[in-house]
Amino acid sequence: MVQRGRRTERVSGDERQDAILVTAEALLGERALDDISIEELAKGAGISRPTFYFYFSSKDEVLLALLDRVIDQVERQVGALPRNFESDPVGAWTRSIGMFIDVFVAHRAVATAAIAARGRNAEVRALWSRSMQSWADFTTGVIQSEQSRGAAPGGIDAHDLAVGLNLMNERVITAVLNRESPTVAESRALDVLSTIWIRSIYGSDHPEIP
Amino acid sequence: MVQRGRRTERVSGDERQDAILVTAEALLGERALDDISIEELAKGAGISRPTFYFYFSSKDEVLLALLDRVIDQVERQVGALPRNFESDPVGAWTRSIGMFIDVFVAHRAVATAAIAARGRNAEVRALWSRSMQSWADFTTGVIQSEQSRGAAPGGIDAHDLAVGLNLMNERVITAVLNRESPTVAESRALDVLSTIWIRSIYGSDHPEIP
DNA sequence: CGAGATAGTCAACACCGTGTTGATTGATGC
DNA sequence: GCATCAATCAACACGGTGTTGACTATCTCG
Repeated sequence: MVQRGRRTERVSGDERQDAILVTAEALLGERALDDISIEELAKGAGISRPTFYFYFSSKDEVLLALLDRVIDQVERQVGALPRNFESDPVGAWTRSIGMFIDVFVAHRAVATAAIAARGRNAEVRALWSRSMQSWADFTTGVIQSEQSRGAAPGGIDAHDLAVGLNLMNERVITAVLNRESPTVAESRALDVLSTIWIRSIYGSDHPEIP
Repeated sequence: MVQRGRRTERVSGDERQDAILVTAEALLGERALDDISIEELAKGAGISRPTFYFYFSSKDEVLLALLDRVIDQVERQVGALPRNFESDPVGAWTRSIGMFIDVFVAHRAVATAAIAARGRNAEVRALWSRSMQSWADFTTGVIQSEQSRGAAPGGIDAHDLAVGLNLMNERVITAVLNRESPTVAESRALDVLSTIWIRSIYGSDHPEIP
């Protein structure tokens, strides 16, 4: 971008702050947060280490800022989830789980770093749990309505079921993305997850359609 | 313990090594490994920091040693898993999952620390995955035989299903133990997990018994 | 315009945790 | 009584974090 108007040698604060975030996200694509020094983040943004502290009070604050943006997208994504569970339960659930996977894939670096930081940082933990809550709440609502219209068996609390299945998604997807072992082939992950969801919500591969 | 025989001022190496492990496990009950310094481990074992390095080359080595002992127990535990799936599928699965939970509860500190370290340490990752593999292999075998005797529907690879469900167990149990949110009440965890297992393996709450 | 506020910057410092070196000590065996 | 070996630790080197205090550029308002 070309400088317009009077030449200002000094770059604005917002640009610097953004440069730190961009640098952080790029480096998180290669390495864990622990292996990235504040020096590197500062260098990447063209500033010195003490100046970094002018913008963020720690590395974790940077992660928090990145995670914040992801959370916003998650909430938008959850709002755009399919609603046609009565007419096409299997398709609707599969598309919901597909969205969950897509968010993880799109923000792989931030998600991985957040999961690692969750253990030691309460703010990260709170923010992460907020986004999982979004999925769980949506899921709970759908399961409840499927149960009350008689398509899904009861015998288990809808919220418990929703939480269990969403935690499974989180864990299976991180295992797939990090190529852990044991794991599931990436190409089959969506199929495996939706099969488990359908069977454990409806007690069958072919839920009734009114 | 009272000194017997000739008085030896100096304690034996094995005792020291053990004292480090005992100290580590105790401290891991309160704090994460990152928040425990080698100084503390050394102090707890009655030695100086440099001497710690005579016994272990790093903090992670200590965790690895603790984890090793857990792995042994896991393998013994898996060997003792019920085999009466044909006559009482629901009971047998419930007892298997119960054992999984028991191992986590019994070694909560080590398990939590290992999960946190898994992200940065390849050896911890390898060791952890070995124990998950034990559960997954056992589970895969049972699912396969249930599928081939016609009690469980196919449509999904037995190993994929086994891995997915075991990863769910790991994640749900850690969420419960760490009182994360969203989570499942501790008292209902076993019930929730076994319901999901039964439904997704058999496609029903009441598998056929020959 | 000029004085004071405000935003941004960084050299230098204090601190803490890790891992290493090299010298020392007490048992053990020959 | 001498050599060996396991065990020990003071002292050091290093790298990362977070803070201080002084400095500079830009903006603002009388």
